[in-house]
Amino acid sequence: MRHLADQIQTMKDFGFKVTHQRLVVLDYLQRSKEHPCVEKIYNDLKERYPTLSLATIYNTLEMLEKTGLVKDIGAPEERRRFDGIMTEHSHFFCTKCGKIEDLVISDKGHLMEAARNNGRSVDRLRLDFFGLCKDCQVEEKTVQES
Amino acid sequence: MRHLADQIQTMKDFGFKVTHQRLVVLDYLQRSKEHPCVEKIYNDLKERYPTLSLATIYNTLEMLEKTGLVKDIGAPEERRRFDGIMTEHSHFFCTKCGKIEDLVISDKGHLMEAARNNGRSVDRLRLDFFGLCKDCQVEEKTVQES
DNA sequence: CTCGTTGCAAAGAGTTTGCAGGCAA
DNA sequence: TTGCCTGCAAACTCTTTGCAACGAG
Repeated sequence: MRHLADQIQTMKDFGFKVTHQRLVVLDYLQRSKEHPCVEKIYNDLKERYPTLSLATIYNTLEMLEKTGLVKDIGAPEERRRFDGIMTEHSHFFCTKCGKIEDLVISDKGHLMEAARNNGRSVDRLRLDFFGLCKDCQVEEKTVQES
Repeated sequence: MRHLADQIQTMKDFGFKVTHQRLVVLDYLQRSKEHPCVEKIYNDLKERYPTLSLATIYNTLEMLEKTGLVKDIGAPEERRRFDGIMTEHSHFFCTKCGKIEDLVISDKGHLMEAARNNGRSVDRLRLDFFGLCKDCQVEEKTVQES
């Protein structure tokens, strides 16, 4: 666990101002163990800080994500997408051009197994990769060299 | 690849009617390799089937998902959720009670490695598990026994 | 003092719903 | 023929934006 001073410094390093609201949201998320949604964060904090606005929660979350102090889990980077190919495969998302490529990863058994303890049953696994696809990777290198 | 007759039978087995629109959307998704979003499906099909409505695309996708003929990828089951704990971990989503549990999975290196070919660079991986948590698992068993 | 940030309300994007007419079984 | 399904438009939910006032640096 990092200290408050570090977190404040991180915000400053990114050029963000350190406001009361931002510290409140950050503190809330670091104490919470239930991976709250925006509405929950808003409602819970609203009790103690009645003037806090929903837009500020959104702004703050975006800022906290950019500084790496908070993570957005399970949410898509974009809108819903559909796949009509039902053979088992994972997906690779190019973070630059947005392309989605299919990827066959074998040997997922041990992952399932690792999750299957504490009385849990696991029947599905989502394995997504993010990075640069071949084309964007090449482009990136070209830009660096020039 | 399954045959059309099988797919039609699947729809019937689930008690759904086999309509022209449903077959058109299914065929489109099975031919597409780009994991299209709803809007893309709609726009592409609209050219050939001008009376097709957006609501029908949504209805059809929901129905196709239920029958397992099509998959919704990368999209969350629900709204965005946030995590203020930044130590490396994966998530387990209970499909019954909605709870999200943290899960530490070691040895993800070989997964990254497996994706890193064809000139791709991979800098992030999302590994989510879905199933029943301990509590819901116990409850399930109790119901079966009674 | 300055400019990034807040709070509020209104707008936007994506998705869902209500309903009358249409069509698969 | 029957009831599920379609198309259309309106409603809804979640998120973003515009703007005047505020406050951190």
